[in-house]
Amino acid sequence: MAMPNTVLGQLLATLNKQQRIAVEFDPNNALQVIAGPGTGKTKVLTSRVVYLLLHHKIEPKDIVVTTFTNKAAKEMMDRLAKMLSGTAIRVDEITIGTFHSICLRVLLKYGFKVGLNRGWRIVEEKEVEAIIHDLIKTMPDQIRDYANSYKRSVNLCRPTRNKDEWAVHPQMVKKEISRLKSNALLPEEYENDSNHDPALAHFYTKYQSELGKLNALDFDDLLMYTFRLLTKERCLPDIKHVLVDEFQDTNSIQMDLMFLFAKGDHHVSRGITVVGDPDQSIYAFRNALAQNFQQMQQKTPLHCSQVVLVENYRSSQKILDTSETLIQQQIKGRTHRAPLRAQFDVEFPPVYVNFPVGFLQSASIAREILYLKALPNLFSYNDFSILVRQRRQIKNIETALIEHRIPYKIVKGRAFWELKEISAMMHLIKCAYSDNEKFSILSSLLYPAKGLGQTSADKIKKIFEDNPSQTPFSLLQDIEKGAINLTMTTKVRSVIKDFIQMINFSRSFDKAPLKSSLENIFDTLYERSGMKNEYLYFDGGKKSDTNDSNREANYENPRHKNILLLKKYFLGIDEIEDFIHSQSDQKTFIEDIQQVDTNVIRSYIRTFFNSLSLYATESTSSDNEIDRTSKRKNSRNGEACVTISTIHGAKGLEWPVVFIPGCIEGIIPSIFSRDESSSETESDTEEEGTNTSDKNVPKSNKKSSSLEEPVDEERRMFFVAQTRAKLLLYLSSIKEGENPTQGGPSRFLTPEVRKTLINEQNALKNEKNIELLYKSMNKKVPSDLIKRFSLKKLVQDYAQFIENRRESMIWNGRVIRNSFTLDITRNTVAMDDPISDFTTAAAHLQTEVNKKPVLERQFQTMSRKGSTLSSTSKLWPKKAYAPQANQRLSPSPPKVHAPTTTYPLQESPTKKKSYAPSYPHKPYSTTGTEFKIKQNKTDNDNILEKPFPISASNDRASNPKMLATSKGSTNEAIKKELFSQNQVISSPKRISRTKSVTRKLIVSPIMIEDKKRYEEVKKNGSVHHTVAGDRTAAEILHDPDDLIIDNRPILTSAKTLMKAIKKADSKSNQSSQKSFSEHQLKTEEASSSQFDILSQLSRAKKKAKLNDGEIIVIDD
DNA sequence: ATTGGGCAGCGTTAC
DNA sequence: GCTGCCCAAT
Repeated sequence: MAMPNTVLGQLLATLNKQQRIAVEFDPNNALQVIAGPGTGKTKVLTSRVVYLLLHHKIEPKDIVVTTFTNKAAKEMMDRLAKMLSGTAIRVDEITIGTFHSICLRVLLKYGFKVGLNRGWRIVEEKEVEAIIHDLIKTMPDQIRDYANSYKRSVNLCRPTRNKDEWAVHPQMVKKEISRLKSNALLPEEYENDSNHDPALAHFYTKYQSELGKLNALDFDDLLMYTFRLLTKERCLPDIKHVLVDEFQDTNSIQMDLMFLFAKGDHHVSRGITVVGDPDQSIYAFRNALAQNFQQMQQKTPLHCSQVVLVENYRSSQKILDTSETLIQQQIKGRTHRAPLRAQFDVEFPPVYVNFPVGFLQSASIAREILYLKALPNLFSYNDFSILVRQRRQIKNIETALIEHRIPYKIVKGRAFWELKEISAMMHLIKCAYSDNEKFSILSSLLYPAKGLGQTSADKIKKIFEDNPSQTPFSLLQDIEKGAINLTMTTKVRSVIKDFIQMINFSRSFDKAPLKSSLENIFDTLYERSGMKNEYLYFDGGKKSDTNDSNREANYENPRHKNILLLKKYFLGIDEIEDFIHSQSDQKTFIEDIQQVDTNVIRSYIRTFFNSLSLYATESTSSDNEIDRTSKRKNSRNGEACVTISTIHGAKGLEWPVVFIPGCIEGIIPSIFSRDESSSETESDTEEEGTNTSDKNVPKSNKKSSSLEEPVDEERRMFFVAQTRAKLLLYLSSIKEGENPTQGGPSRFLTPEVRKTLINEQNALKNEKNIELLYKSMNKKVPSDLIKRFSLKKLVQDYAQFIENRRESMIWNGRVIRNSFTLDITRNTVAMDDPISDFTTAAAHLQTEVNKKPVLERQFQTMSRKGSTLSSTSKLWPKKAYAPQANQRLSPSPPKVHAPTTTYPLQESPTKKKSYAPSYPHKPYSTTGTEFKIKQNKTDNDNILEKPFPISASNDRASNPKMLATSKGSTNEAIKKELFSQNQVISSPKRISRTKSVTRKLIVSPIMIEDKKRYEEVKKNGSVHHTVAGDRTAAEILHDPDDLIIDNRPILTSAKTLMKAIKKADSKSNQSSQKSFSEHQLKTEEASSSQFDILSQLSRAKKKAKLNDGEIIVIDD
């Protein structure tokens, strides 16, 4: 009974002063918590909820918490459950969710009050695109002219792909419509606005009427209709407190909803707590306002206070110095900010490297990871992350990690439901439950290809559009019967007929129990659509050459497996309970549901779709499933992997070591921040004035948004990325010029920022620093391991690595060409792998030929691909027998057998200069004990001697309302808590369309029939490793300490690399050998770079060829 | 005339 | 991975 007090007491004891003020703040007023990165934002939020429940005795059902993602909602729920485990409080009664999901719940109950027809659904993003695309295609000429004219007040155009023309673009239209909706403006209201843009009004009106025809809402509608509902009628129950997480990412309609929620069913607003950080506002492209905090102060009917959290429990002071210097570049719009204070500091400032050429960047990151990982008992691969701005940056990094055999995962791969097979299946299901799905009917007719193409589809579509009074499905039946005149081939007619029969058949399962009905429907659609056949027998292979009759069903086909996963979800959602429950409030529905089975099925399916669009990350994305399995492995085998993520995807997460490659103009800041700026300012001027919800604000709103430069958002993005790092941070850029679109180091890397950076990792500079590194990670240098592992040697190797411009791995004083053979757990004993010691291709070949048993492993069962090998050897130029030989590209010119001039590497000073002119290389110092480096004011190195902690006098917080002055305790418990929170919970791989995602690396016994090929390859000189009997390839390829089942999406890269091979091959065929070799020997850099390319290519050749789920990894 | 396979080029960020 | 384009097959 006294539990609550204990719980509360313990809870409060873990908070620092500002946090405690926030948690205990008057629950009846408005509170803003400005929580910079790592300041315990989630902790404050959850603690406040607990405090409201336990201390103020607010009922759980009277509390609303909004989060930014559904994942965050779930985490919050879990955390609260844990914190309240000793009490009788029902956590699941708290309303926790994103604005969208909460609005969905509201509208399911009360939607009819704002005119929503029963059975409405949420449209998919793709469908939205298709609708707008059609609208653009059919727009009247005067609209097109207007949109292109100088009279326009909103820009809907974008440069077209090929030409220099500008044309109305779906994404722009969508964005502008979305903007109107986030101001809760209906089409007719917008048209009546004196400043409206006729073109936009046209599209908006048409678009909404299209949605109306489909009886569907888009994402923005969920918010807009809820807003209109709640302003009209207080239909929410008694809500006592509303809490909003990630407040900086909410847009204006969400803020209005927040106020409406807080009003509940009463007239006076109840308490509101918002938590967020304006500096981390990176969603302006979704109409989020960085100025939300100021706006809220103006709009709230309550007294509004602010608490600023300044104690950072995540990063070292050095990292915060860098990020703080960066964010202070933004002069406008930053008020009341105090610099964050770290709880610890280390002698390892963030590292910045400006690479001379692009390909070095990824490889050097991989090598850096290997050096750090080599330290015994210190880092797990889980401790590393690589954050990119754009998805396309991932490719190179992926390649490099594969090269170095570093396990990785990519956060937030493509959404599960966007996969082709999944969306196709969902279209079919939609057709089965509704006659009104013209988009889905057409998609289903087209895919999988059955003989009905775009032309016929367009004709059918025309008929749908010409007869809006009839449902698309009934029209299709008329077409098939000939009741509608349409010229078409017999083939097309039979396709339509089959489709109709399939749908009708799938609709006949309504007398069985729900679950088996659903299963029957699903199976029918999967089979009779032809998809099953396609995936099991054809997918991937060329249709033309699979006419052999001895095809076998491939149940391992990833698309097939995805379908099975979808089926599982389809049969097993538990939202159905909620759904029926919520429907029962609408009296009209309940009888239907109980009377007719078909309606139950339909309701179920509709709920399935709605939940799918909103809870995708939670229940539908591939993440969860795989995550669980990987976690199991994790605990068992210590599996771990490096995380690759976009910066957006990394929000809220943290890692001890973070790499941010591509800090270059055009990426950070993105080239898009330019385009935006022109259109943004253009449209902003008129658009902000249309805000109906508050006529007083627009002026300041307008002002602030013109203050808000698009580039500021990019800077904040960079800020977010940097503050993900706890201990070590690496920034890198690429010298200007290599790629014309890449303009050299980012403008954000100002001299001031660079002063906080150094260009090599201090942590590996000497043994003492390494010991400090262990300390910082709360680990001990393992005395037993250290016998086998020489820190001194590592320090030397690393220094040499730096001197060698990070071009290749140095281990035990030697250049390691193929790092994946490296045993990074040992460096005192000489490498037992002679392969890494070869100097010339010939020498290498020699070693390999002697290594007989090795060769025999390469032939995996290639049962169905009899021709695989011959084509492989075609790709392999005869003489390119040793791809590791760094001096050559195939076909090999004779000269290049000369060993490299440097072995072990020792580079000439001239070259060094030419390599990195802007960042002079600091000579490696053997006086290893000295780790306080004096600053040379002219270069980029940093002073490191400044002791931590920072004195209280630098507290610049000047918040007028509530000043956070406490220095904060360095409470270990808090620290621990914060360090352990927010662990990455994401997929170790994404479900990918590439079929070899699940690499079957089981190496099975050699096939004798392969002997001939074996001879052939032997002649060609492929080099292979010993593969022991039934071990998985992963076991062989990876450090035994990091055993994983290798399920990396390797083909993403391999496919790309295949293209590169073809290019390289055709190029080398064209150009004469002579000029080729000249080019290649031009510089030492070139030859070393070609090593990377070469080995990438050779590996890709093999991998790309050997796919189909029966991959053998032939690694040299 | 229609369809579908093959190929080359291009892609912000994401609820 | 999607789109536009060419070409071969119907």
